[in-house]
Amino acid sequence: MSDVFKALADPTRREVLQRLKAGPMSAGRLAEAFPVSKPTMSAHFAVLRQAGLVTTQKDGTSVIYHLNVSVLEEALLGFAGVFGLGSGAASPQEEKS
Amino acid sequence: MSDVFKALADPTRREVLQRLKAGPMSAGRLAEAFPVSKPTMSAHFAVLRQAGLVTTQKDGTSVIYHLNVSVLEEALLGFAGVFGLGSGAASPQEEKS
DNA sequence: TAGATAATTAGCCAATTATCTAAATAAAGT
DNA sequence: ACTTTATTTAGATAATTGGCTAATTATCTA
Repeated sequence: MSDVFKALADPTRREVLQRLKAGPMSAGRLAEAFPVSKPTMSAHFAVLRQAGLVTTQKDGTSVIYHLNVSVLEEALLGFAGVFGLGSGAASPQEEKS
Repeated sequence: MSDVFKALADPTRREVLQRLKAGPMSAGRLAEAFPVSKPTMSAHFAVLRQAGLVTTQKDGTSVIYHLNVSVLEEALLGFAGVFGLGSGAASPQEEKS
């Protein structure tokens, strides 16, 4: 889970996830949207993949990236739940006094 | 907001927040719970303060740290909302096709 | 098979981060 | 005015990160 938060710490990577929300996209098209070199983007993708936030699928010479929402959900809402945030009934115990 | 995610990227800092959930605590008592030096913890506190995740209050020679839940909430649920996670009706537009 | 296209890996560098010890600051108590 | 206690700042260092260019790998097409 620490990998997920580490991945989310970078603004470029957070924006990659947001763009993937619209649907799967190739590394190249995704990279075009950012003002950094492709190898740099490739490194960001690797971090996201390592964290499980994205999955890949090959299509010819392209690599298609897919958002893995469930990992994002588990990390964000899971952690929020520890603090009683989110859906209200996040963690089993609430106001014990 | 990037500051918040940067702050959350470190496991020690996430645990500090979790401990503060139980209530305000002095830097010293908080630091005791972790296997690193006090100056190191002080640096972590500074990151959390910078991000707005904690606030401080002096009490004699001690500095009391308080959790600022609203900043945590805004960051976690705000970002989760972008992906349609959380309360379900997070962002105004949903399934447009 | 040669050439073009797409993506990653290799190798490098600068900046940041996490950590430490030692020193400085701040507030109380004696 | 000292001394103790609590915390932060200074200064150093090793590891990590984010960025680049150049080279490599993989796949397709002519």
